[in-house]
Amino acid sequence: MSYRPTAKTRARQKAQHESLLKTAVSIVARDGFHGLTISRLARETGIATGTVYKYFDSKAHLCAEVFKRATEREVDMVRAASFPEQPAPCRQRLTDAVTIFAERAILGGRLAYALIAEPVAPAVEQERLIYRKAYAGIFEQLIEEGVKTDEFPSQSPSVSAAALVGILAEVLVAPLGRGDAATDQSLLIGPIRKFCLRAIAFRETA
Amino acid sequence: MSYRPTAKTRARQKAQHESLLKTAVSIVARDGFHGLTISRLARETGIATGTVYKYFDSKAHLCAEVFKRATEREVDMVRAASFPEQPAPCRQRLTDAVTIFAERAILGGRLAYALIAEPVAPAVEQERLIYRKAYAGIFEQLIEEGVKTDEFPSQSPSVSAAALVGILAEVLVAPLGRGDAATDQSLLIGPIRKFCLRAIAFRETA
DNA sequence: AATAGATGTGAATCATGGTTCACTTCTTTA
DNA sequence: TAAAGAAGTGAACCATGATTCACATCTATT
Repeated sequence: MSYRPTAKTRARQKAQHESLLKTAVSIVARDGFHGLTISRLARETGIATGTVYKYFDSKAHLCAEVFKRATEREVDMVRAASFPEQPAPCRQRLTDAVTIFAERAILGGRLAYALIAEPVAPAVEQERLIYRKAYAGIFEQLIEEGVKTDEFPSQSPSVSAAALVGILAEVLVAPLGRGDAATDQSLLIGPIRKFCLRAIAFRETA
Repeated sequence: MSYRPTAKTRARQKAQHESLLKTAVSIVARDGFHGLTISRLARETGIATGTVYKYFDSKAHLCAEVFKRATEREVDMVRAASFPEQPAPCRQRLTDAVTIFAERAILGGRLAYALIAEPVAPAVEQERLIYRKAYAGIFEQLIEEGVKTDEFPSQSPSVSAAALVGILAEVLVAPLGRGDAATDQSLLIGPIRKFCLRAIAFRETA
């Protein structure tokens, strides 16, 4: 035996992996998953096509990692807003969570569209579902708590949570994929927030 | 000159076109747009691959017609529920529209999923947007009326309408694409209806 | 029946893009 | 520095599925 991967070697490996992932995310942010091809990724990273496969088993795996990388932070932010250190009423937390999601989606622009609404291959769609469920899970927990403490009216937390995800995706992100992105997205935040609040926190006026 | 297409000929032409479309819809209902390939369509219709192109310029055109065919009736039903012959309060009409959509989506099953949520090629997605907008347009008009007559609280009709579409798509149809279709969908109708009603028709309790 | 215009055929062609592989070029160890 | 194990290369290979095309067959006219 005469060769052992050493710390330095493994560091380079990791760095390359990282570099590829970074480039991949940047491609997706520019042209969506549609624009992410192995050869382009290789080209932009400055390596050969085949080399990519030394770092990722398949395109599906690559896409999964890209998705994870780009979405995890978002989910964390929404979770943090939903369950803050400082205790706060559910209503406030719901508002904050929706706002955070919206602001970050608008900031994300093309990338947000790619992650949430762009038509993608079934394999990538599978990844997307994981994160939709993550969002839904957070909302569900929050709504459940609100119902329990009687801050929110009786409702099905799972349905309401899924509905929230649908609202945010359709109202905020889907338009990015169309021509009508002319509208200033930030103008949508207020109305969406109100809509969600009505839907989840309002009781019928007597 | 010695040949003119005659009535009989044109009828056959139309019939064949129709037959292809019908088969295509049935394929989509079984296996989604993913399952719709030209060769399979030809096979199931009992003609040669190339012949399909005598009736449809391209797969994109075919998909567009399939989409149109399958969706138009749905949109009409929702429109009819939203703007019935008999005058009715907006609130009732909203409830009816949501219910109709939900019931039909559940009935449609796999087809509804294909039309609303299945990942598809960008060309098909384009078609989908048209019909999403059709739904949104109907809802928007209804909500606008409700706000004007003060049946609904002040809100942005366009945002609320898009939100409705998002809710219905995510809560009702998206699950069809996952394994969790085990749940009886019809149990969702009640909660969704309530959710939508709260979101659009409720006022804050004093 | 002869002819022109359609329609039907299905194997061959294209296009796209992921994946492989024989080979070269490092890295590390003895 | 020789040998072994990685990593890098990029052209070739494959898979999928839409599209074409040269040819055969059918339909309506004269």
